[in-house]
Amino acid sequence: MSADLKIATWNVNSVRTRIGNVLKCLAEEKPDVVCLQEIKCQTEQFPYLEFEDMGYNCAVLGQKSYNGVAILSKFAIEETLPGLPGDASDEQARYLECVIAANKGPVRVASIYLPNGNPKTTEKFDYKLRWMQRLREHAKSLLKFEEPLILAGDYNVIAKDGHCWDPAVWVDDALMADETRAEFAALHWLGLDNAWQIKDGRDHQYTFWDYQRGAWNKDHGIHIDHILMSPQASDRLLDVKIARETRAEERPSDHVPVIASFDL
DNA sequence: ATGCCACCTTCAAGGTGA
Repeated sequence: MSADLKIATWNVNSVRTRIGNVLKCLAEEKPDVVCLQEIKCQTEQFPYLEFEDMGYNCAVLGQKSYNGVAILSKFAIEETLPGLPGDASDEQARYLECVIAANKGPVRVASIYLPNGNPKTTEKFDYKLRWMQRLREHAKSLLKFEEPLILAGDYNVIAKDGHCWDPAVWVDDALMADETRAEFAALHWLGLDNAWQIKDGRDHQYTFWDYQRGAWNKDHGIHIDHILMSPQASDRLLDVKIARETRAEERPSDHVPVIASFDL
C-alpha cells in the first residue's frame, strides 16, 4: 500500500514565533495535511504566504493572544466548520473542521485544542468537561457518515499512567482527573481509534515537555497529542510517529508533531 | 505553597499554559 495521505498535528505555541521551526519540519516531512494548535494570533495575522508558497491551502480560526487552530492542506479544502457545535456562547478558538479532497475521496479532518482545565477546583475544569461532552456529541454525529474522519490535536489528557514520567506528580491535575479520563475513554467507546495505540502503543513516548525544570533534558514529558480516527480511516492507517527531534531545536515549541500516514 | 519558562499584550508586569 502507498501512503497517499500524510497528516501531522502540532501545537506550535505561537505560529508567528515558530514559523521557522514549522517551515523546516514541513520541508522535511512533507505532510499533505497539517493540524496546528495554539497559533496565538488573529485570523488575519496568520502567515498565509509562507505556507501558500509551500503549496498549502489554509483554513484558519484565529483568536487574539490565545488559542487558535488551523488546517493546512495540499488538497483542496471543500468545506469548513469553525468552532465546536453545542455552545454558541463559546468564543474560544479551539476547533476547526474541514473536508479535504484527498486522492481517493473526501476526508474530514479536525484540528483540536482541548481546554487544559486547571485548576481542577475552578470553572475552567467544568469548561473542559463540558467541551469534551460537546466533542463526544459532535463526534457521534460525524461517525454516522461512516466516512474517513480524523480528529487530531492537543487533547490535554494523560489517558493512562504510562503517558507521563511520574503519575504522582499529576495526580491532582486536570489532565489526569478521573472525569477527564472517562470522557477521553468515551470517545474510544464511540468508535474512534487512536493512531498511536494501534501502530505503536509504547508507553513513555511523550509529545510535550515543559519549558521549566529542565523537563526536556530529563525526559520528563507527557503524551497528550493524539490522532483519533473513524474505522474507515483506521483501516487505512499505515504508520504513526512522534517527531521528537523538533523539541531539541532553537526556541522550540513545548509540544512536538505527531505524524500519521494513511492509504486514503 | 510558589516559582521555575515562554508565550501573549505592548514597554511593565500580569495572565496563561500544563
